[in-house]
Amino acid sequence: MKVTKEQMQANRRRIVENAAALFRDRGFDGIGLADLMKASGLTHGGFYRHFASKDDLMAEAAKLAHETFEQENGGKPIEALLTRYISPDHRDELATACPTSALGVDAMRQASPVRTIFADGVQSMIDTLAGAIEDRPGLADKRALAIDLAARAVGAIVLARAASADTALSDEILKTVLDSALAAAERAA
Amino acid sequence: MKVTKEQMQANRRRIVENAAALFRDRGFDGIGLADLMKASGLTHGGFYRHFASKDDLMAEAAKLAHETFEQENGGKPIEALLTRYISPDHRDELATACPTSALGVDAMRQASPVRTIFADGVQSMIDTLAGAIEDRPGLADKRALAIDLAARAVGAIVLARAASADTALSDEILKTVLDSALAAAERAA
DNA sequence: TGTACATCAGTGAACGCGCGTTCACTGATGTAC
DNA sequence: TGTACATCAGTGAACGCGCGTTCACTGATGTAC
Repeated sequence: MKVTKEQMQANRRRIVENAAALFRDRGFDGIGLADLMKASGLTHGGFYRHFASKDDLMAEAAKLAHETFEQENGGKPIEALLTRYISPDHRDELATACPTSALGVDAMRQASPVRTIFADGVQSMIDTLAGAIEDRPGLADKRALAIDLAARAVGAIVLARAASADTALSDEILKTVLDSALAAAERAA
Repeated sequence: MKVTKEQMQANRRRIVENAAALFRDRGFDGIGLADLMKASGLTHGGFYRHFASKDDLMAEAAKLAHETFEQENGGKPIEALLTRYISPDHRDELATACPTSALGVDAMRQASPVRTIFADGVQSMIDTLAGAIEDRPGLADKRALAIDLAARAVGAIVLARAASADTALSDEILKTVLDSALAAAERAA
């Protein structure tokens, strides 16, 4: 049965939002279209009224994930950004996590549209960090520092997730890298 | 037809080796048992003479991947380790890459045996880095430095892979993080 | 050492299942008059 | 504004396909005598 244009756009939006969460949580291959549509309160048959293919949705969901994650974190000072990113909560909550850390390597294995969106996402992440670092004499290359802090943050989260079966080790990694990243940001700011 | 014990063990070994490469290259869900057995010169039916399940092989392949990667890199000085790890070659050659960087986040989504092996792998990686850092007065916490360098290395590779659609950005990330990681290692050593 | 036979690694067909995708159909929406 | 009708978002059955897994079978291996 047909629904209003507004309802249809709301449905579409809901599908993309759920996909953005579920792809991060379970991986691109870890969630099927039928389950995804069910999570959105619809049946799987209507999927192709909205998207050309699963790949198409993957690209759109990846874009939304990057945008929302950036929005939620933009404008904050560098200390707040690092403290939030390099945390047990961020390690454990894959559905709302930074898409680069949750799906970044998997993105390399995907088709071109998805890969392009992730490349843009990385660029934005670096820009956001660079923008959060205060100017100061003695700070030669703000972008280089932003890239270095991004690498520490992403590396800490990926290592902590890979080590998640050993809680003590996983927590130690987050604590250690957060300390050194904050110190590096302080030193520069 | 039955084969000799030696042949059988050689076949089993070949399956695990191919799995260690193919899982890293395509992800745990990206390669099926039939293709894996074909790559090993066998048919899929014989798989269960060697392994209890795909999960079982995933655990064994992950273990071998961690061991061989560690062996290939152990004993080298810290500068060599970082230079090799944070490189375009390592970014591009997933089949022989560090399993933590290629499958670390995916490991968190797997069953307990696989997760335990990855936690051990992370611990070994940190030990290897710590062992490669020379003692020096003024270096308070060698393990903390090892963890920090591990995070930079893994983060650089994951960011570079996520950004691989933008070659210039991807290369910039590797170059920038390698410089700062080498400087940090120098400062301490 | 030679022979008879049990073992079992590997084969290939078959299993049920879930996947992405297609399609005939439904019925509320939204438009033409 | 009210009516007739074309549109099309959503439904649910069905498609072929590849997945992990099972199984009857084969025939070389390796053992018992």
